[in-house]
Amino acid sequence: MSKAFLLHIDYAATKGAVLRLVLKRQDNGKVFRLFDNSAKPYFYLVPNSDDENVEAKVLKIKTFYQGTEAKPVSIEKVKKKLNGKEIIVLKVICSHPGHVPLIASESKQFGQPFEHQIPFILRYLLDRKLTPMDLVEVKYNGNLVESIAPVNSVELPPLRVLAFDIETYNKNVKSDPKRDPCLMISYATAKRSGVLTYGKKFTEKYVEVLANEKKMLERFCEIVRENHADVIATYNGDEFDLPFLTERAKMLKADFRLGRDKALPKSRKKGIRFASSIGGRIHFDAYPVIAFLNFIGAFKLERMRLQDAALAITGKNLKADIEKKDIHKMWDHGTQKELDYLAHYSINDSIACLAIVQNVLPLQIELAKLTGNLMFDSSRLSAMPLVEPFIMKKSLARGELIPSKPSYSEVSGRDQAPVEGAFVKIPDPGVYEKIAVLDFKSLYPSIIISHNVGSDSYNCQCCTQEGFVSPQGHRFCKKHKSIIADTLEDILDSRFAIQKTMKTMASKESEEYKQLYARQWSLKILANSVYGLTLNPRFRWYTRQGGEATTAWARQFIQEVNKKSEEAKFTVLYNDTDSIFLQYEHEKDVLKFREKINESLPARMELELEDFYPRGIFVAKKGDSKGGARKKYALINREGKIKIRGFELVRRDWSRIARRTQRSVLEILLKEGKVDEAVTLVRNVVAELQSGKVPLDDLVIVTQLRKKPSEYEIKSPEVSAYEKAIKAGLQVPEAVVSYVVTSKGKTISEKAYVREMAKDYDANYYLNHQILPSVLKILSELGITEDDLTTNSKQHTLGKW
DNA sequence: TAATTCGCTAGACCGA
DNA sequence: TCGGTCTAGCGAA
Repeated sequence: MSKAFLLHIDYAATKGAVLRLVLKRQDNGKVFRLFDNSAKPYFYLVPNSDDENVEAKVLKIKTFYQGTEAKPVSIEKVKKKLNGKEIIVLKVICSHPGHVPLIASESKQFGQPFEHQIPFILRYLLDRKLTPMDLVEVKYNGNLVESIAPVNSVELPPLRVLAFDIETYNKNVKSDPKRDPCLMISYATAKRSGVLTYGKKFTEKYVEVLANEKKMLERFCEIVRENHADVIATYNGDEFDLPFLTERAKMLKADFRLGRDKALPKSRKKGIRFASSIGGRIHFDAYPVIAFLNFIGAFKLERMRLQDAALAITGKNLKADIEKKDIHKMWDHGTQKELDYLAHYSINDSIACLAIVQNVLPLQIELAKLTGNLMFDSSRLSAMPLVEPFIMKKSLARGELIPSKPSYSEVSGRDQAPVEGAFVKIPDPGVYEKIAVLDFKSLYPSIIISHNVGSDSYNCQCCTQEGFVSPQGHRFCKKHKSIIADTLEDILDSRFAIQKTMKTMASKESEEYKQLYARQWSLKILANSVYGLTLNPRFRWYTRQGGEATTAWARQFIQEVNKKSEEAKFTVLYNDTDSIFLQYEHEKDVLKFREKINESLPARMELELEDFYPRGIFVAKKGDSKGGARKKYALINREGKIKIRGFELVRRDWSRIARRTQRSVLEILLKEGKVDEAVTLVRNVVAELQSGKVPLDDLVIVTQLRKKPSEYEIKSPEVSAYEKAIKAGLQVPEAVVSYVVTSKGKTISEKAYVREMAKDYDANYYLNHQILPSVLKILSELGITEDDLTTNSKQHTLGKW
């Protein structure tokens, strides 16, 4: 009997229903592996009511799985709930996980199968109430599990992380393991870091020079073993580093046992990407995690390269200036200094990767624990598969059958037309003082909870008279909590509890605080994804009416608050979805108003005060001097902190000089209110631009190509710049193009060249298309015209204010 | 690629 | 050369 963290589970399909568990002892941190053959794969069958002899008939089902016979082993009768009613269902037990979907499909003639598409590992975790990354109490004999039970602890497993990165020979456009060797492998752990290479001399001590590439690969495995790595961290190792090394190892016949078993790393398609796994260790690819966090707005990256991510997350700039495409030149005939620099560059990448992973690992562990996914999956999954196990746990606890995945025809039959979205009140452009911003806390989740929205509560039989009725007339049950509402309530409850604890903590730097922060973040991610899923036709708990009702209630609540604000003599400046911008006289009036509103709201809903802002700017929509732009404003709070939304300066597809100038203008106006100072600043920028002395790096425009370059109907500047670069034989990555508008050519597309090819810039373009439009948007609210900025005319004062 | 929808904007394209 | 229309990318919620 011992207590251990459950790090990972996998199973070899060839061996049938035998699971392999990777565990880490709580007392001494030793990792060991056990097998569990006690779990039997199964599914449920709700028999057709008119058929009396279903059991016998089902037992006679025979089908084939990979050429061998597959039939049910036995049948048990169990009680389950379906649509709120308790019924007797058949639990059809099979001998191999692969048989389950086949036998379930055959059984359709006798009834309706349930829970036949649940992956075996998930089935095992759900039935034994086990949580990956959590503590378990396990009893075993030899390497066979006798019993295993959850302990449910807040303790996180202390994982030993080893990050690595490789450099490959790349004379051709892209390295191909069939042709190009791996030149270097660098690695980093909390205690040591180094570089492995071969056949060349290096000055630095951290470089270990092996006899050849094969020896380098084998030495790398040794290092992984010596460090007892639980987690192997990479940046895009899923699709590059691991498949590359594995292929090289096969070709060189190297002993490349990177894992804790004898198998080579495996690569298989997971959704749209490849995922590479290493036996007995967790391969943690930071790239999809960073991409996900960037997507949900945890931070904002212009580019998603390793060094950009490291800078954003750790604040440390580990950038080594090296052109990736020059690596083969440095290797073939670089000077000693260049070779040393290559090693330095490589080790930097491993160190950066380690730093990133150490930073995001707590969040990923928490996410895995919370949702019940293995961390290997939780770090790679999109919202739906991430959330599903979490709701399944709830279903199981309630004794309900889990709805099946919708079939292809069900999916295509579901309404995909857009649901009417949020309410937006357009602001009148201008500068305002004394703005209070209020917003609904977790608006959509709280509406779902307080109105019991859900697929299983919609149009119930029990409360035809007294259900929750949405503005458009959709009715939801008042007696039985929907599974979605139930789940969301759990999520919000634990999030608020964590936030409460965090407020009592003194140090925001402590490990404990960081862990709590990660937990509440993962809860937020989950809560926010549920509303979107209810409208996803592939979701098991899809409810079109639920989605429609949720946004309709949201619109109703916010307009109600607007009405009450006007009654209380506030001016409503702007609304978007869940926020209300009020103009006030006294702060205490706003606080009192908020309290009154909260008294009138359903228990779960709450209006929060975001902040008071002494001054703020809304700008006009282009070509419409009266209507203000949505999602575009700037505010300054009492501490002088500026909050900016939607302006060009937050967009990466604008040049740095335009963004910087716009930011300065906003800052001067919001902080000091001095229009003439802002005008002077712009004039200086204009003069500098016209002198031709602005560094090209400040003029770069970054745009992503979301399609293959050949698939574009319109040749935009970025596509044009990309094509010219390719024609010139330059190696530029397809995904993100950085270009400068030069003086060469007529149209903007013709003038656009990638940064590496640009020799000068078109001052007129940057003046008329970047600087002036971005600052005039703001300054024209204050009576400034284009002429004021480009010629020396009269000074402006703040008279208007 | 990610959840989903909407709005904003730039620049190309196209016909007069 | 113009103005309208269309394609496309980005950000906010």
